[in-house]
Amino acid sequence: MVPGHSRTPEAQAGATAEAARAHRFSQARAARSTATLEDYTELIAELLATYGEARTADIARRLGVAHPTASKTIARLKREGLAVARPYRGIFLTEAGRAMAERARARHRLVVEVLLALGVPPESAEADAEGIEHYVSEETLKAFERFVRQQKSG
Amino acid sequence: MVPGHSRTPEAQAGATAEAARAHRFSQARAARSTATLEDYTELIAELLATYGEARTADIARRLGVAHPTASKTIARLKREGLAVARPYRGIFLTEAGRAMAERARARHRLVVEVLLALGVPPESAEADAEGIEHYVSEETLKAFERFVRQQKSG
DNA sequence: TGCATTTTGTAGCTGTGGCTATATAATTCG
DNA sequence: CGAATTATATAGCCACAGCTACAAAATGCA
Ligand SMILES: [Mn+2]
Ligand SMILES: [Mn+2]
Ligand SMILES: [Mn+2]
Ligand SMILES: [Mn+2]
Repeated sequence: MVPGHSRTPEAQAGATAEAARAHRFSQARAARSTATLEDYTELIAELLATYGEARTADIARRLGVAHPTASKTIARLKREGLAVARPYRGIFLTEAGRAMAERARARHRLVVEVLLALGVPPESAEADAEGIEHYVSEETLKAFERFVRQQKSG
Repeated sequence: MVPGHSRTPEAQAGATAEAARAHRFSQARAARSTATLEDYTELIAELLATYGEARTADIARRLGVAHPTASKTIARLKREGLAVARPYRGIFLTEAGRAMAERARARHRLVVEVLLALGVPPESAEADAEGIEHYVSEETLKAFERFVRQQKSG
């Protein structure tokens, strides 16, 4: 059998490392569960800033999903206190929604910048950032900022 | 209203950019849908290499999920031709499963390396890599390889 | 060998996030 | 103003991924 229930010192250490890894998987699952919300708030904020309104149909088209899919996710945004809807006037963000959008936007931009600085082709940088951004912790974000800043000065 | 159906040249360009972004979101969704399979094959390969066997219960414990959850995902692995089970003898990978595991492992290691090279604290690097790895394209992988190689030489 | 333990499987629930088809409501324009 | 268009909502389907509770089967040791 595989370690996990014995009591030797080595097995103890193994169990600790194992729990640490399980915790990393849990964290990644938690991040995955908010990824959609981040993409929506980020996009809605952008539409509001650019056009003054964010309609469900536009959101759906830009995300490349059918409008009932967007509609259902927007229902989740409302339920979680991130957005409100004014019927036939579009979607608006709450304070919490704007905060999430702002963090998402900053993260997204920085991830693209770092990828570009690492020599990733622009198309790939844009594409990969769309997924990567949701898994970047505060510490990693800080390191990215330092790297980009230093890159520019050097 | 927001652009999307008019016919002016600017609207045309806008529609193209919009479709490109929708495509990026689609790609990220596709990557998300294989993330779980990559984690499982990677872990199973590691357990097989280390202990000679990969039992459902061990997989579940290491991922931090309940065993029925692991059981169901392993059923998906089998259905998709990535793994086979020998009852009460554990899970084994097919050729396709080993290929996926190998790519996942290489990607995972390289993402951690790059994060460390960028000055991300080890704990965060390990944690964030668990999510980031699934969204790194071939082109980005190549850029990461060049960066790490150059980093070591310089 | 037989029984306790371990391992696996299954049933049934939830939430998320996709889809199509259909219905309804609001807006806009002739 | 009324009709066509556009926008939104809803119903009902699917797959994935999580959970608990319970059942059954295999293993392995006393
Ligand atoms: Mn984004
Ligand atoms: Mn994204
Ligand atoms: Mn991994
Ligand atoms: Mn992972």
